[in-house]
Amino acid sequence: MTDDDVAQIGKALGDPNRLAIYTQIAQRDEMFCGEMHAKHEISPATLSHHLKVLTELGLIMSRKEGLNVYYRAVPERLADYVHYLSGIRPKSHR
Amino acid sequence: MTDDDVAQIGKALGDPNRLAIYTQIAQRDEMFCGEMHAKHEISPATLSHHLKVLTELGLIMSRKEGLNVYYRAVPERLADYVHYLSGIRPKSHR
DNA sequence: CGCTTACTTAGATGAGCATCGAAATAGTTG
DNA sequence: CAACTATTTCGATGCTCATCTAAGTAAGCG
Repeated sequence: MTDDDVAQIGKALGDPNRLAIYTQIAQRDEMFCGEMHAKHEISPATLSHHLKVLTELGLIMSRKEGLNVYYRAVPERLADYVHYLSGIRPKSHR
Repeated sequence: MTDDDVAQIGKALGDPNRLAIYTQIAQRDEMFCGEMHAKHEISPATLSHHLKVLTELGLIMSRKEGLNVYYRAVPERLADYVHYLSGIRPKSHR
């Protein structure tokens, strides 16, 4: 994971709505747009946009089934981010 | 640490320059603006702005001595952020 | 095939913010 | 105090991006 990935993920999780969306997905096995839309006061377009950002950064994955698109978190990706940040510390403390 | 804090810290570390600045500070015991300015191609004004943001979020602290302002990281704050993110996971996996 | 549902894409708008140059503040030194 | 240095604040600018409405795509259904 590069510095750039880290910055991009930080920015992605730096939007309150996107953080809430990610959290919601991560706390369940799977979730589809309709469910999320019910819980956030944002338009379907905006929701779709946030999901796209999270997907492109590898934080979530999607699967289409019928009319619904199901999303699930990719916890390893968040773990990598967390791991990178945890590694930022004085050399004397390593 | 609230959701809001998390989002704000994410956003703060979501800027590549600010992440680099934070990393540089965190990897040393102390650092003053002049040193940082030498390593980043940004104006003193911009550097000062980033340092202010990081300070207001509790990620770094400063101490003035003579003409220089010395900065150091507050690792606990980053640890709290990391801890919050680590706690986002399916309930079945807790 | 038309109709409905679920989501995405396109295009536009407005707010936020990274950035800078220039002026201001504050500390140091002669 | 005057001149210099280090940093901050001010004001302006331009870019990024969250958001929306409206139009587009795609899947199920009668």
